[in-house]
Amino acid sequence: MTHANYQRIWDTVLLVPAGRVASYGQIADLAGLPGRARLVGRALGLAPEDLAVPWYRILRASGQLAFAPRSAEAERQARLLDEDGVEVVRNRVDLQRYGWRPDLAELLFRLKY
DNA sequence: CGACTGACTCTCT
DNA sequence: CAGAGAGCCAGTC
Repeated sequence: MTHANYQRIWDTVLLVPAGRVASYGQIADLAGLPGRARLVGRALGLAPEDLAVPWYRILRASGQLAFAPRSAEAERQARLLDEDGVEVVRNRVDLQRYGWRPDLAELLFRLKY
């Protein structure tokens, strides 16, 4: 069911720690939905406010923000990342430096599929 | 059911 | 490193 997939995506994004970022595809993989990066983007847009899903910590695989440079959304995302201590330069984040590399044991512990 | 549209990604130039 | 093309897949009309 699609809603169940959204829930898994939200749960997975909730695992991304402040100060780190992950790609749509990476989240899809971790959520058990390989190849559905686009679904992650949709799920983030529909995420209930009260879940407090850190949507802004998710970017494209290239490190680029998914929103157009200088758009209101991109500016907002950049500000939130900045508050996390993540540097955004020219609408892009250095994945080598801020990319999230989750520990397998931690994932298995927090994610109960 | 077919066509179109993305908060995507990979490959090739 | 930017851009084009193709593959991808759920939603919408």
